[in-house]
Amino acid sequence: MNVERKEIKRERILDAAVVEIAGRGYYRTTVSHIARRAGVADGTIYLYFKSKEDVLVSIFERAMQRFSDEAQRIVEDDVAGAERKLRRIVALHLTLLGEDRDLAVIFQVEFRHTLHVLELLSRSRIRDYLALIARVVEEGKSEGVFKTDVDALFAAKVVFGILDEMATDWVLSRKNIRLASRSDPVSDLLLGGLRAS
Amino acid sequence: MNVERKEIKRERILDAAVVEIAGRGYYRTTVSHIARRAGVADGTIYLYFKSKEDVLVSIFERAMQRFSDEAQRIVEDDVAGAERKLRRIVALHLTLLGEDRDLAVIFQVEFRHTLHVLELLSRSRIRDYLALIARVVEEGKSEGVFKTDVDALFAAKVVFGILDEMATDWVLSRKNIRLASRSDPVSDLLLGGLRAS
Amino acid sequence: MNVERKEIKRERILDAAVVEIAGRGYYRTTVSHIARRAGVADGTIYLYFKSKEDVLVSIFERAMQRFSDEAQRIVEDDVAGAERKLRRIVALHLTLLGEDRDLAVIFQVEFRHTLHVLELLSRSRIRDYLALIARVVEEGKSEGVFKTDVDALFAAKVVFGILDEMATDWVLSRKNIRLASRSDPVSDLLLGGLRAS
Amino acid sequence: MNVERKEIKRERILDAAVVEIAGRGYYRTTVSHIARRAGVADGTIYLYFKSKEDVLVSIFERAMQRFSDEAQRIVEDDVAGAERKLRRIVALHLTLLGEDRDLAVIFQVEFRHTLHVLELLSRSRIRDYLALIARVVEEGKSEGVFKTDVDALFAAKVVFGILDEMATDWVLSRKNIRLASRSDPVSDLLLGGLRAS
DNA sequence: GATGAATGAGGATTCATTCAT
DNA sequence: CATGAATGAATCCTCATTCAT
Repeated sequence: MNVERKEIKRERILDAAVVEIAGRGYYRTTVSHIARRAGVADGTIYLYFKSKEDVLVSIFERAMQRFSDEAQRIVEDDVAGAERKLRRIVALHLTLLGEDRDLAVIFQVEFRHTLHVLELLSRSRIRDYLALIARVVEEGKSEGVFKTDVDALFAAKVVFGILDEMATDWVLSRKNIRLASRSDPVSDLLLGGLRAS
Repeated sequence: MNVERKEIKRERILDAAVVEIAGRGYYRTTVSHIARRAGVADGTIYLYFKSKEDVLVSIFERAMQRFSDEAQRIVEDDVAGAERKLRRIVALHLTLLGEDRDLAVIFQVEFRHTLHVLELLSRSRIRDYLALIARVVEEGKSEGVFKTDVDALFAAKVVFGILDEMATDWVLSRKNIRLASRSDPVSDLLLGGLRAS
Repeated sequence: MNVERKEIKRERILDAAVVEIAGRGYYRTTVSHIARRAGVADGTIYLYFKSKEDVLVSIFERAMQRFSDEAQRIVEDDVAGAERKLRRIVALHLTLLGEDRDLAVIFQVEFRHTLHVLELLSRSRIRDYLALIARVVEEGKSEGVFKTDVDALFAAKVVFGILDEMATDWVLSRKNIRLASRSDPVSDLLLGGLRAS
Repeated sequence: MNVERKEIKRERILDAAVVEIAGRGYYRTTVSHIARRAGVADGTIYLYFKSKEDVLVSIFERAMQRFSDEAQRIVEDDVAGAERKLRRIVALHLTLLGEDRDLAVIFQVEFRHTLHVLELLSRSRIRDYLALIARVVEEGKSEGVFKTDVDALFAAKVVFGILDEMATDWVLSRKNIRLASRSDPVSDLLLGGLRAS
């Protein structure tokens, strides 16, 4: 089978897994559930992933790739200042998650649990993401727009924490607001706390 | 059997469950694991809890009770102003979790998943907690020390989000700092964002 | 405790067991169920019976005792002829079972199963009962009112089979007729088949 | 997998279950027992039946199918008269059960109990069978060979009761006679009681 | 490559029975 | 005598994974 077709089927399985796991939780989702939704046989899953757990990790990797790629681009934008970059990262985070509720559920609910099972491996990906945000904070400090007595990584965690709570809150509430609509209030509050007086 | 002795044994089982679940995750922890650590027979667990899930819920209830009682006391303190109350809540949150790493693991990692399984029921307890924080923010607005254009519940979620991320970060990192040491930086940042200019 | 009080409590436990087992089946009935209904502690059951199985056997023994005592009296009645005796046995059987539906359920449904478990032990009691009926048939043959070419034990089994089916039918149907009302039709049919032409 | 092969394996499991349950009783028979005898893994049972109980029900259904098919054929035979049909049904009943002692044990002993568990559902199958017999009695009344003052359904129950008791007696006795050898005496007696004088 | 039937280890839960009080 | 808390063996069922077709 050619590589491209293989890739398409792999994606199909991951998409199916996202829906199933979001709806039922990782442990309650069986390999059969995923296979059925993906339209393949149970055994086929094992031609693309080495275990059920590997499917979950792959969901995480794929999503983080998108996050990181976009965030990277924002950070590397020479023109924009730190404030603007931070606003864009906040918006990116809330927009990407807000566009795919199932994925958001998995990120905000399932991974918490599963990261544990996976021996916290994937936390390193988040560390990269945090580092990216920290870099922006550092830039802000250099530019003189952010307070200099704030530790950049600490600030990054604060940013991430707020974004994360917003996402969790959105996922767990049934209200039909757009997650991205929280971008500005969040950014305002954050910049209020970070801005040099 | 004496009611008190029963209560003691119930506590013993809960304590054992906290350790086991923190170490292995809810799904990987068997009832036998819990029973063995508690020093009772498997069947005994079922004299005190109606299912494995009920054990987990009970851990949550017990811990939330402590949180709420303390937070309530802080909020109802007439003398202190909103700023001081907020600082004390932040400190309380980080101190209580920081004192029992196993419990913190369960709160930050396991419950995320389990709330899902439990049909997000327990989220209501958190809503109460959020309401308590929001009340303090409201007070601050009345006192004129907090910005008046900030929605109190929104601000409460921000507070909770930061605390939660701090706790998660602490739980997942292996560094040996005290969680409570984050209290002041967190409070400073929060108050910076909330303070009326 | 005096012997009489002991006997009363033993009866109370058996009565409770009859109700519970009739309602739920032997295997679905727990020792706790029986104890609760009898108003005693679980452990107390074991002061009166050596096992759960022993409770069931005792129900059987107690009931068979009543059956046999009454049937014995009928058979030994010198005055009545075989026809009359047979009619009275038929009536006795259907009346006793018809008076206590719970007991009837156990006899017609539970014992079938349990006799198996008990290694068919109790069948010997039924053999005694069959022998009693056979004796009446034999008498009828001597008196010249019954056919002489019918094997008495065979006829007794026929009688028992019909009575048994009537009882099972009554137990399993929800109709509210009295079981004893079947006595005459059954006797008529039986005597029709047995009577010397 | 080929439908036919599936059917064969299903039959194999049922056959194994008949032997095990006849020998030990339903409740004492574990799924593992059945699986081992059928030469499959425990889990395989659940690919063919949805529960242990379903296995038992399926034994009943399969056997009743055979009974009904044969009895139907007899009843619909235009040529034979009612007397002859009744004799043939009696013979059929005793022959089929007499050919497979294990199946007979389950019918005479286990189902009594299980019907209870199954909420007496299957009794409806027996009702169909009784109706079939009643139809023959009715025919006999029309033909003028049976008494007209006998209720047909009542008579059918008598027939069934006798057959049932014969079967139970045969199952519970260890004597090595053929069950079918009882056909003629039973038929003679029955017809003696039913025949118009 | 794809299938899906088969596997069998694993785990939550029940309940008859015991025994310290 | 009576209690009822504690025990732990026993069992049904699930489901990730394999492998013959």
